[in-house]
Amino acid sequence: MIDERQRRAIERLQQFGLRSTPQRRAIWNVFAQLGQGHLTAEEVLDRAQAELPELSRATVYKTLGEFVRVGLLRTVAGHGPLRFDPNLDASHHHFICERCQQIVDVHLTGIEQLRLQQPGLRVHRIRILVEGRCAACAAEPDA
Amino acid sequence: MIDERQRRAIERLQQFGLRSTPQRRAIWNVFAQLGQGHLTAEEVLDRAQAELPELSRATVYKTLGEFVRVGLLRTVAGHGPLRFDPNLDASHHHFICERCQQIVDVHLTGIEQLRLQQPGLRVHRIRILVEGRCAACAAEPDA
DNA sequence: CTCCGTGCAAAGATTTTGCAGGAAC
DNA sequence: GTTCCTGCAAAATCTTTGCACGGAG
Repeated sequence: MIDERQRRAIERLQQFGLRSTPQRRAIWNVFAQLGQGHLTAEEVLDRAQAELPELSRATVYKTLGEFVRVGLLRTVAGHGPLRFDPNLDASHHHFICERCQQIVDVHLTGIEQLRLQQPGLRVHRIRILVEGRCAACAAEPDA
Repeated sequence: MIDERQRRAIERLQQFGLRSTPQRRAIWNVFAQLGQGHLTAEEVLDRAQAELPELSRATVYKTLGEFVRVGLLRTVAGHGPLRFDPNLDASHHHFICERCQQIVDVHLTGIEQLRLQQPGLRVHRIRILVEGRCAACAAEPDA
């Protein structure tokens, strides 16, 4: 069970050309058991230390940077610290609730019809951030 | 000429319900003479100090926050520090060159056709960040 | 006159870096 | 054995805050 999890972590890291270390496995396992989510470096540190208490903050930052570089994670910039997203589905985007600040993955149709009105720009990726109120907060009265 | 500029700054601040102070006028004037652009707080400080050398960093941060709150500026989050955009055109979005990091305003058609596939979310705004290579950097060999 | 904005300095939050020892392959 | 990773501590970067004074309305 646990061994199975570690085996999968090792495999995943190697798929992306990374050496397998206890630190990297612990960090990867945080995301593997998370499913959908968007964690800050600090949150990753907290959770990964459950598996590996001596893990350091510097290693978390360096490792998250590596994971992004090789394509194992993507970043989500909003307010506050950078967040990391294990969902690699190229067609997903993000919704952020302006009241509770929660971020959720969303899918949008119609993206293929988007056309840039400026010539000369080579497009590699489109990031869409939808802002509004989540279901729970939409029911609330205030600002 | 200069008086005319200050008169316009005062008018603009009052339109948005803000008291007119030398600091706020100097900061507004930075954006007024900028046209299109996306400045960091530090860049705003540097430029505004040309008009008002004793302007402090804390005031710049507080004032930019106020300007955003009342709708005189919008923010652009990317890599690095937050940037501030005086372009209030609701239909404009941003292109960032992944090589030189320059941000330019862009227009996109087809945004009205975008549809969220999740129910229960109340949408207030959509921010689109297009990533790629600008014309100059597209000609370069690569990273 | 009252309230709000400003400046200073300090603190807080987030992220990066240099380097020595140790682990991965 | 070679290369790369890790941890520590320090620093760099970016932003916020508390408070006393002074200016705006």
